[in-house]
Amino acid sequence: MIYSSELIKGTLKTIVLKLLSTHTKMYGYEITQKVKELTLDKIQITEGALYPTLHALESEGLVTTETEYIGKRMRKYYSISPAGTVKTNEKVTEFADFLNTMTFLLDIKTTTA
Amino acid sequence: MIYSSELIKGTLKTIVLKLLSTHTKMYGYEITQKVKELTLDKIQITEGALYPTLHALESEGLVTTETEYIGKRMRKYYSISPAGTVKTNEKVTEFADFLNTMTFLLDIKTTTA
DNA sequence: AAAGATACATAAGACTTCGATGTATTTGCA
DNA sequence: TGCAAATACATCGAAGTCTTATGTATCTTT
Repeated sequence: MIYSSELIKGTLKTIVLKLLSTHTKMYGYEITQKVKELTLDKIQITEGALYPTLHALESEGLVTTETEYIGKRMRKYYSISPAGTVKTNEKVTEFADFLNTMTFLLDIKTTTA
Repeated sequence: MIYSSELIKGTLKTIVLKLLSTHTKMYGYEITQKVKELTLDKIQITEGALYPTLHALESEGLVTTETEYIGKRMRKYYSISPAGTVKTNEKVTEFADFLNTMTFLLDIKTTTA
């Protein structure tokens, strides 16, 4: 199952920030693969969505970049900034609260893993 | 706290369908108030978002309508259709799954209420 | 040698929601 | 009694986000 695209809307930034705050540095393609892997293919981040998001995060000062070459192929690494760490916590907290609210609203039975 | 609007994106239809599947019939304004009340003001559905959504649900055959007059003021009631009930279950199930995935991905600590 | 994976990026279009605006009635309170 | 606030519908332009398509180029595997 792949989630309908509306669901993921609004969560992309949060996902990317969270990943970067737990991985010191990652490059774009790596992020798409990591999300795919961690979510068992349920969330597929397209490159058309990811790169604009990364650029936006950079221009907001939430991430920093450094470019590296593997052979002749470019690789652009992204790292979380101090402001990005703060923002990540805010976004994750807000999302957690939202999940609680929705669980109640939709009367979802939570399974204790 | 009111959730940033991106978060609600993609969940509006699900919320409306769920409410209608547990309330026999509701009218637009009532839905906005009910959501506000149930979520302790955290989710505010704007009328500019709700009415187009209700009209869309109707044209998809997921809800049926009946108009009533309270004095001179019109009230348009919406009720879930059989197809709507099926759709509601699908959407709620999908959201529940999404919730689990995101909880894992964002490493959210769940509180057992 | 070719296909598929890796790796970046942009851009037009679709879709959803917001915020503003509009009309009209009813209720509450000062 | 008069006026503000709440009730109740609705539309529309603008904004924001993501999809799909497209483009370039390198590396790996068969």
